[in-house]
Amino acid sequence: MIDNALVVLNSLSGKKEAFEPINPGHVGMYVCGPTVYSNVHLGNCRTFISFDLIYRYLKHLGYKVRYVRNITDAGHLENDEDTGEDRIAKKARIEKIEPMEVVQFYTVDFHQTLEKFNTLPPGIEPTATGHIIEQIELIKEILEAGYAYQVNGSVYFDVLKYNETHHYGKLSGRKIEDLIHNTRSLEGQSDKKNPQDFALWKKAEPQHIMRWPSPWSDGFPGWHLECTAMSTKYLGASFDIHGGGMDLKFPHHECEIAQSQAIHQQPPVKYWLHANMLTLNGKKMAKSTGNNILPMDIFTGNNDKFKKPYSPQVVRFFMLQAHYTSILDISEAALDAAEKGYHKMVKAVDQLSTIEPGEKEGDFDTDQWLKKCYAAMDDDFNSPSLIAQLFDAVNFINTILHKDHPIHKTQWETLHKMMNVFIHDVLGIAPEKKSNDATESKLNKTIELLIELRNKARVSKDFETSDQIRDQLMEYGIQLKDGKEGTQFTLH
RNA sequence: GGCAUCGUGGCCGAGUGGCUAGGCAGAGCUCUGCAAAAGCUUGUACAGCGGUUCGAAUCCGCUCGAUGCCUCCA
Repeated sequence: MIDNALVVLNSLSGKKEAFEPINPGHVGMYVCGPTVYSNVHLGNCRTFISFDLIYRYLKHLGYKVRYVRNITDAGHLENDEDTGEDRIAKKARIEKIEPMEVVQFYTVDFHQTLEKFNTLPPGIEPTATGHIIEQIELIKEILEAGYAYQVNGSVYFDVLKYNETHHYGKLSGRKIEDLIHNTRSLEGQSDKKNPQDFALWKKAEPQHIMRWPSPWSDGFPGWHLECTAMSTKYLGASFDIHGGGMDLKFPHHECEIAQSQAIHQQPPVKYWLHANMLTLNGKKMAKSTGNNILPMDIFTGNNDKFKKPYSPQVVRFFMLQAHYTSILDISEAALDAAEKGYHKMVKAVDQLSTIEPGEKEGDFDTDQWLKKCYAAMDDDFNSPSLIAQLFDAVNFINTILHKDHPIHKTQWETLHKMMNVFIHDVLGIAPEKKSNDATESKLNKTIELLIELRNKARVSKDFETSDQIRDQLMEYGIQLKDGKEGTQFTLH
């Protein structure tokens, strides 16, 4: 039994609730993954980074976490009309390639991007196409339970019927009357009894490539169904955490609840967690308006939004400086601020390793600090608050370094261990690359030689030469820093 | 139009019924040949208007604004 005071904001209740997993010591967590029909976009990455933080912290607390994140490679339509085209099939048609090529290409892109962000891979990453049989079985069960109907080879979920005994809309705070009142009557929805109903199985048009046999027709499963099928298969009819972006609350997650309730007669999820949106320069990111940026283009600097590149670690740190439930706006000024803060923190941790602790107590309550760090994370994974605590420790480290203040051995050990744990294990900030290959070693020796020459020039007050060396190196991205113990340098 | 989330100092962002994070930028100082870097010092802000309260930025109501969903979206 893990003893902690973790509370999480449950979207279902709108309140912070004490986190008590269904099976003590174990956590089942499902997060809606990407539809692999285009490059993963930055907002999407924020969601996955948020749940990576949650995954990491739960593991750090000692929970055995089964983390399932799906890949949607079929069934996600352009829209809900009968004419709506499968996103992946559409891309394949435009690019004149096989749907599986689209899926493969963007799945690889997705993995590469998330790896750059140093997110841990989920324990299980199932695909929709790999679970067609499970989805067909679920449809049969929903039909048997009387919550679905078949029309022209397609099967739809009967939302109104479901709403007679359950509340459809409980997660997103909607009432069925409002939904009926607000739903536009769209062309080509003749198969559905009501516009609110959603597809469990769709009969494929003759030209539709992605199709599977079923008792109702050659067709494909509805988008909402895959998550129910895969979460049920790997986590059970009822599990602890279901995550996703805020925009999936309705209708996607609402439909998941309905499907699962219809079959299992119990709520599928104990805690619904939703990550909030990321905006770019104050506006929604959308390809159509050009207010959009690909993660890889931020890393390379090859974009028209920011003047310089930012490393994945800086972007990750930037995102973690905001709470995952808040809307976050990404901009050049915000990234610059995050980058400076990031370097300050990383540097302090590096320097901590070089400090010789003694027997004298430093002016820093390490135990109290540690408590505050945990209190921050226990409060719904409050990473910005944790980071604020880490900066308190950074200031303490800097005081030791620059003011010759003492630090006790015990203090040092706690600080050294826990700074690394929080930064690397919990926040998932990758350790700085310690490359010691031959080229780097040669470069270092060359710079050291230049430093030596410059210092000789300085001693003989030849400041023209010394400044030339310093300024020229700066232009190459090598910064010299004069200190008490000689000149140090950093590469940019 | 309906629903949801939110509106914090120059910027980014936590928090929260009384003790008022943190980062960046700015200013001053220390260090330095000059810089840079680093350190120290310095900021009572919570959209507006009402109400509840001994006390609210924090609770309630209204207004305005933003973002999201309602039609594909993390």
